[in-house]
Amino acid sequence: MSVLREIKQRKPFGSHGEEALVTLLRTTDVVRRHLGDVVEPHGITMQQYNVLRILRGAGPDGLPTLEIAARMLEHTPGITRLIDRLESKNLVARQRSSDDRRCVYCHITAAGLQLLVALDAPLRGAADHAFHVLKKRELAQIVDCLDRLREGLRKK
Amino acid sequence: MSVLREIKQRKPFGSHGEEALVTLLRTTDVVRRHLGDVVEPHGITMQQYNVLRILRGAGPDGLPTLEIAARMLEHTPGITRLIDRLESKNLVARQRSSDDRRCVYCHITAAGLQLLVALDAPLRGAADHAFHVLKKRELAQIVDCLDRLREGLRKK
DNA sequence: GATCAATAGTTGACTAATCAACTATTGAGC
DNA sequence: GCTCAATAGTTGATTAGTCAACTATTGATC
Repeated sequence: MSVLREIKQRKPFGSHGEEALVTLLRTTDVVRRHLGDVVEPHGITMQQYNVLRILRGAGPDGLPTLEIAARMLEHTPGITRLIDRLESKNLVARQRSSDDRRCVYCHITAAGLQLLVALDAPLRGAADHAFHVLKKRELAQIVDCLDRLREGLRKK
Repeated sequence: MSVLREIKQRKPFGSHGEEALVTLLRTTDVVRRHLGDVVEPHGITMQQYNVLRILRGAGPDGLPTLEIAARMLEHTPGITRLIDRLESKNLVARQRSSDDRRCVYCHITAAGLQLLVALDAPLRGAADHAFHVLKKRELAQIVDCLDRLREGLRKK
């Protein structure tokens, strides 16, 4: 079903760019919610999940707060309070660096790692389920196109 | 530049589905912000802009509140207050239907139409700018793949 | 025409996002 | 070693998103 019909619009799109834009926004919203349905029953949001994934990848030393913000899939100005919430759930711990006292290093706790382990399979399952309708070649094409799209917006 | 490098991750993705997912989320975030930069200086959010577009398409009679919600590109449970904000800016007006007194019809005001006119060209320009890196055939492929992706998630 | 499930929308309570202004610390240049 | 711009992060104020509980109205059924 086309987006045009989904949103009950009569007029066709003004340009191919507009059509692609609308389709991209609508589809990503659907996919985000699909993923959220997997993660949120475990008591964390997608953004919080993203932080935990970053910290697992960073290892036991963890990362400074703003380095986490820089690696987030979706840009997040409220990183401090996002990590506050993870800390209050004991999924993340923080400590100010003695080396450079401006930096606060955040690292994932055992409970955080455990939560991630529980989510690994369902999450990958949901991702693969969402994309299983596409052939491997189509997936590669989409990834390539989206990479170029970001690249085009990066400069400027 | 690949998402992998952008988010400074070392390990490759666990599956092609995961890679596509991460790329889709990251790219759409970049595109949404790019579009937001066009719309928000005019004093409205992307969601509010979406409501105005829907109401312009609906014509002078307008639409019931929940019908607007159903047509939103991104699912929005807070439709009442979203329209409250548009009403307080005099971009939208509401009146309860005398036909079915449960329904509240919302329609766009002259000021709302004027705002949309001012945004039409910049918005389409931003959309076309974002997607100009892709050939027409690639655009069509992406739209097709994304349509199928939503279709796959719709049932179930 | 009385009952009651269904529909349309609003409200309250809470969580999260956004932006600007702020504090603390560092490092470079004099 | 003093000054000052730059960096790292936090806080306050406001706006927006989310979910459940609520009111009002309708239409179907008895």
